[in-house]
Amino acid sequence: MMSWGIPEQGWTKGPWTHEEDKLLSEYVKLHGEGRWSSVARCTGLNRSGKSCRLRWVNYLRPGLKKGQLTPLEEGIIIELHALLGNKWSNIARYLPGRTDNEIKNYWRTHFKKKHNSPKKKEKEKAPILKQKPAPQRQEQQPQEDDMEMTIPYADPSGEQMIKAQGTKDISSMYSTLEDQCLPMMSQDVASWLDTIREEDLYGGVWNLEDAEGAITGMDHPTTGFFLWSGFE
DNA sequence: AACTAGCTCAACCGCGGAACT
DNA sequence: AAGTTCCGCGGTTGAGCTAGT
Repeated sequence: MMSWGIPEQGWTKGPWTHEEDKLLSEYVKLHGEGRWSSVARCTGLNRSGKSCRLRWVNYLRPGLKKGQLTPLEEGIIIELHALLGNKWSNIARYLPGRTDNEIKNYWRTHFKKKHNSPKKKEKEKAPILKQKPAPQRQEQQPQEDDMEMTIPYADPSGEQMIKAQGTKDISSMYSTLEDQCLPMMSQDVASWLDTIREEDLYGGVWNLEDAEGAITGMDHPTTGFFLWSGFE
């Protein structure tokens, strides 16, 4: 099989260098997103189109948030996962600045651990808010952990969402049953999160293991939503 | 201080579907 | 209509880091 663009030749793999990042960024600046298979030809980068796209989407794209997920975002992820399942890209659309990869990783590390030892559970009581000592990520935009959430979740009109996402997905946004639930759900999340104090988040309501059980036990996304949103 | 286990996240892989010829 | 190419997605892997012993 081909790997986007040029037949299987020795594509460079592994971590990207600053130089490669620069080349890719310049390419996108000039040509816009898309046409990934042309990147190698146009820039001399010895990377597959796939790899370029991934690098851009997950790392170089402007507007990416590079900090710890906020409790609100976590709540949204949980809700949306209950609704949509492992549709990470769909979930990511409701979290501007977050990538599907990031959300997927986050879910796996924080919510997908099952049958943890009691010892582990102890550790996990506080894991989410525990501020990491900013690991040596290649710095991007300034850390935005404390920035105001600009996601449109509490916006009843949904207009901000449209602005944030552009027009691409709007046409289908509310075309399914689960989508019809989302606006309602979003207000719900915002409002009940307001009422939950942090200690409650990780001690009681936000018992993530229970949450997982609840979620995985759901047969229908819509049903799941109502079950899930039932705690208040 | 050294070793080990666990965690995080960037990147790769394979597949399916859309777009194009 | 059929074949090919391109793109995007979800799943998985592995290197690097951190915390615990």
